[in-house]
Order: sequence, then C-alpha cells, then structure tokens
Amino acid sequence: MGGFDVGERLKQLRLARQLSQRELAKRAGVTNSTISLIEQNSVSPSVSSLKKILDALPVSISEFFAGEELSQEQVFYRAEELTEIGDGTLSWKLVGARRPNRSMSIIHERYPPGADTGEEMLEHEGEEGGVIISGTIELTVGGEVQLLTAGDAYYFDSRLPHRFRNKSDNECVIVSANNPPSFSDGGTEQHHA
Amino acid sequence: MGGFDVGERLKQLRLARQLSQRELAKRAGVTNSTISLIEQNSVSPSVSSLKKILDALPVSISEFFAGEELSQEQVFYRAEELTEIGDGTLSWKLVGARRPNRSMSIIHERYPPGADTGEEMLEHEGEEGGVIISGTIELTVGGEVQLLTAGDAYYFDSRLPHRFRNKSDNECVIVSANNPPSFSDGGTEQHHA
DNA sequence: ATGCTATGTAAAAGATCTTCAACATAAGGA
DNA sequence: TCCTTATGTTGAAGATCTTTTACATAGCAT
Repeated sequence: MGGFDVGERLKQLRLARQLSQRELAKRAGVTNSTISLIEQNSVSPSVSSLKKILDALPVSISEFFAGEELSQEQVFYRAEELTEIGDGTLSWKLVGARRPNRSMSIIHERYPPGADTGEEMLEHEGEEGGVIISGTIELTVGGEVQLLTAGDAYYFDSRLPHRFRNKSDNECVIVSANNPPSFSDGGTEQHHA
Repeated sequence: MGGFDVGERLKQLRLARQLSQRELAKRAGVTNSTISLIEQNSVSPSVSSLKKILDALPVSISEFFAGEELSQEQVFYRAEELTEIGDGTLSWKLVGARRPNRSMSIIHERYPPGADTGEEMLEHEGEEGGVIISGTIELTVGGEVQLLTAGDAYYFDSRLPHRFRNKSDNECVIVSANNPPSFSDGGTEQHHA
C-alpha cells in the first residue's frame, strides 16, 4: 500500500457522519472489531469488506480512493528528456511516462511517410483523441475512414478498431492523449495507437 | 460485492495491455494464482493486493472502480468545426466538446503575446498535461516557474495552483489534455487551464 | 460510590485470501 | 512425432483478515 492512509480516511468519513464504530459496523454488516482494526491500519481489508462498510456511509470505493495522492512529481519536461518509444519508422514521445497512476498518456507523435500502425486494427481500453499539427494522416475508426490535415482533430473510444496511416510524402505530426495511459516507462512495450 | 465485476474489470485491463497473468503478477509482486483467482471472482482481494496489482498497470483504485461504457459518437473533427472558447485574447478549440461522458478534454490552445490565465492561480480537480507546439510559455505550478518552448511538455495534478502566461512577442500554441474534462459544450463554463 | 451504557481496543478462534507446487492445454520448432 | 515454452487453473499449506468474546475507560444518573 503506498502512501494512502486507508484507516485515517475511513475514520474521517465515519466521524463526519457522527457514527460510532459499532453503529457503522451494524449498518455495514461487519463487526466493530473490523472497523477498529482497519482504522488502526492493523489490517488491509478485503475489497468486499471495504465495500460493505463504504456502502453504509454511503461512499463509493472510487470516491474513497479519489485523491489518493496529490502527487508531487515532475511537472516540466524538456523536449530531449521525453521518453521516446520508436521502432525506426514511428516515433512517440511520452509526457510523464514515469508518473505512477497518472490518468492520461500524452504523446508527441511523428509519422514519417508510409508509417502505419498496421493492418491488424488496434483495440484497447479507454478513449483517445488528438490534434493534427502538420502533415496529413489517414485515420480509420470503426470502419469509417477520414483523411485529416493540420488543425483537424479526432476523439474516439479506443475499443473501436482503429488504424493510423501516413500515405503522403510528408511527415505527419500529432499530439494525442489517451485515457487510461497505454504506456508505462521501463516495462515491456505494448501495442497502442 | 454488489454489481461491480472486479474480476472482469481486472481481466479487461490486463488484456488491454497484452499482459499474461504471470507477467502482471511478476510486476505486481504477487503470484499468478492470485490474479487467476481474482479474475474468476473466486476471491475478493485485499485492498493491499489489489493496489499492488493496479499499480503495475498502472491504474488507480479510484479509476478501477469508476465505470465505463462504449460510446459511438462523432470521431472526426474538421478544424473549423471545433468548438471554440475565446475571450478575445486566448483561443481554445475543444475536441469532442459535445461528447457526453468523455473522459478527457483535448484542447488546441493559442496564447497571443501577453495572454495570461490570470494572477489568481487556477486550481481544480484532475490532471492536465500538454506539449508546446510553437512559441514560448511561462508556466507556474505549485510555486515553481519554467519557461517552456516548442517541443517541451508538462504534466501535473491540477489541484496544484497553476498559471499560463505568454510573456514573449510571439503567439504560443499548445495542445493540452485534461482529465476529467474541464469544459462541456453548452453548459456553464468552468474555470480551466 | 454504584450501576448502567457507550466508547475503542485486543487475544484467540474461525474464515478467507495468497502462495506453493503441481496439472492440463495449446502453440511453435527441431 | 517429440520437446520446449507459455498459457490459465487448482488442491493444499501458509498467511492474513474477520469474528467472537472479552477488557478498559469515560460519561451520566441515581
């Protein structure tokens, strides 16, 4: 468990509602001991127990963990220090690749003439969008094909099969964002778009 | 556990990253059995285990429990049809502004010389990042100030007080992304950066 | 002071989760 | 074919979480 104080958070939520450990336990269908031990961080509760307890407040698990960490991470990135992922033809520069738990990937992409994410359509979790900075790119999404040029943009659910292809003679530059992030630094490279 | 399918959700996230149970387990510091049992909903993992696993994806617990759905909305946006928000000095063109429930705002921003988001620092929920396309911008985040130029980038927690300011004589162009989205079309305008 | 109730804590037993160590299957190469 | 590697699954042992049951303290009325 890194950084986030589950016990303290639960205690605050409980006290804000002016409930005793026993009262909350009763509503949640667990015992007061469970609440006590969790609040002291003597145990890491099971998701099912935590869910029962939070339901009684009521607070969603998502809310409970929202604001896990007001991360004091790197903010500014010089062009040359961006993490680059390339395979010779495509070049992707990731912003904040090392940030754990960041909510987005932001990528500065360069597609040289002929670059192509491949015939096998990409499909993955999340959403992605971007703006064409220069050049032209052929984008296929869910069967629809469009030729986008500088200033144009796109946004789609990444589970729709998609493909990027530069059929022109000039480099195409795109700034894109993905949610959730498709890449992490240091690990094995994964497929993307 | 009511309603939310922990196992299925984990499996989707894992497969979207093309990881095997063993590979994910290795990165997370748990065993493949744990992943297997969780994905089959044979157990309700402890928060500490789930956290370890999600950290390896990486996905926050909060994100994990925030739902999703597949939307088939507009995908392609011509430059001239992007929703523009301007106040005479700044110009922001939103990608997919009309999409309900989208997870990000992607914005094509133009800061003319002298443009400034204001002395009162911006602070709001979420994260934001971007890439400088041209020109230079002075960015202040959490007390730190940097002058960024073309190719540089930034990424920070939006709760840290921040400010954008073009002190140069040339226009500065940025493509940025915000999560969660800061603007919605037609609705009340919110503060941003 | 005595009795009653409410609070949070904790040891030990019971229940659940995690690991260890297999197993079964499928894909690829020699 | 046989061998090797990679995949996901599972029984039993070990580790952790939850309950049972109790304890200690504090507040309040009699």
